Amino acid sequence: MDDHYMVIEGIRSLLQNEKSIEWAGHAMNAASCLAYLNNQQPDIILMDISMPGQSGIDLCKEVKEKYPSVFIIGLSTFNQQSFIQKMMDNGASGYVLKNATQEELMEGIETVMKGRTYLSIEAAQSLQKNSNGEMPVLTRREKEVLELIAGGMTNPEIATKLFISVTTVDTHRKNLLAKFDVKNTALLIKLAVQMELI
Amino acid sequence: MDDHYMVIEGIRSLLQNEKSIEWAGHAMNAASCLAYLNNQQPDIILMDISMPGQSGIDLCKEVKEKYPSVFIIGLSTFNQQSFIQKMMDNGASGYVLKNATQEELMEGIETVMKGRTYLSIEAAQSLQKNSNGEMPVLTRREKEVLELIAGGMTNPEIATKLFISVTTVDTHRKNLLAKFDVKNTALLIKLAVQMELI
DNA sequence: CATAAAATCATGTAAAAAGGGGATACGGGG
DNA sequence: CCCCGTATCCCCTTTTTACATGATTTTATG
Repeated sequence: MDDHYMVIEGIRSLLQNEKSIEWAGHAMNAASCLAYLNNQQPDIILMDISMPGQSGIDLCKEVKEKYPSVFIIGLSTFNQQSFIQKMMDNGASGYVLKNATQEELMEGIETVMKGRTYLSIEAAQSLQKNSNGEMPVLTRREKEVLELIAGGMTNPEIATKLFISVTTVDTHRKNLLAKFDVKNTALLIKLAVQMELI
Repeated sequence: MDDHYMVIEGIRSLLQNEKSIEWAGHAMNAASCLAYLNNQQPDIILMDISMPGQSGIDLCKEVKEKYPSVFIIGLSTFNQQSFIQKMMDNGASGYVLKNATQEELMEGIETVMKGRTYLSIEAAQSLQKNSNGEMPVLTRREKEVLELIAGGMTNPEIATKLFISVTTVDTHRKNLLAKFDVKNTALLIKLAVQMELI
């Protein structure tokens, strides 16, 4: 499933020559995907990670809870380390880039069908080597503060909102700068948005 | 042309049933696209706006300069008003979203072949209505300053870099905040990254 | 060439963020 | 039980941003 018709059509086209694969259908949003699964369950779902409304990450969790036997392979445009991790945490069995070749896609499907995990990260790494890709591990509170900063709030405003002292907010903020290894808010927010943490 | 194989395959699949259309080939980067055009020119190129390395916007300009008779239709995932505008400025004849249906795509191609302009913005607007979508028009200097801010530089550093006074940088910065209608750097950078201006 | 837009520079104040120290409390895991 | 990570709090200083107000020069465009 994917929210872009061209991508769905592309995958269908890539798989139509494979006799071992039967195309069950497609969905362009979470609701229709769940409605479909209510009637029948395929062996594998190729699921775009980023979609409008409910993300593939949430949907992955929901599908695996209701239908544990369905394997899910995440699809994404970039090598989004954070999202891949979340996707796997939520029960996905694999991950394929959208610029994968037919061979890679088939390899991923076959690997996952055997019950193993497939990650097309090697290909991704060569593409994505520009940004260091190191994603800091944030605590619950740090994420909250980060989101409020990105929302344009100042430290005093954040302190009021979270019912904590301004100095505490300041400390969290300092820790965020340290974890991201940046020296000001501009870089912090840029990285956070690019890593899709916000 | 597109940097994602699945998208290329999707478009090819959508068009293969159309007898009026002959699939000339595909390219996954600017260099191979130009190399191809060196030998033969198709009537129309479907060109992804955002690609690694040379963007579709730059490539569009280059192609139209060398081969003015080739029509170009921009392809993009989101309704990126700014990019669409630049693409049209650089000589593109149309614009289609990647989640277009076969009918929309064909309509776009046929319209452009007749020498007219096709913009699938109506569909885009309904999708993109969540974010206000108002993208400010920035001057050359403002863009420079914005990018340096996003690069983590302070006003004195930017001033040195651009050989201008700190107060001038400050003025540009104020104008940026005003144009984006935000009150601090965090929001400014968030919006700029999300609008893919950075 | 005239007008508007853009780019430049300035002065001053107030607020916010960054950088450097410390310190206390609490909870879970070894 | 003690350690470690997390969260909380405080002080101080310097730098950077934000806001207000005004002005001159350059550049683009009709």
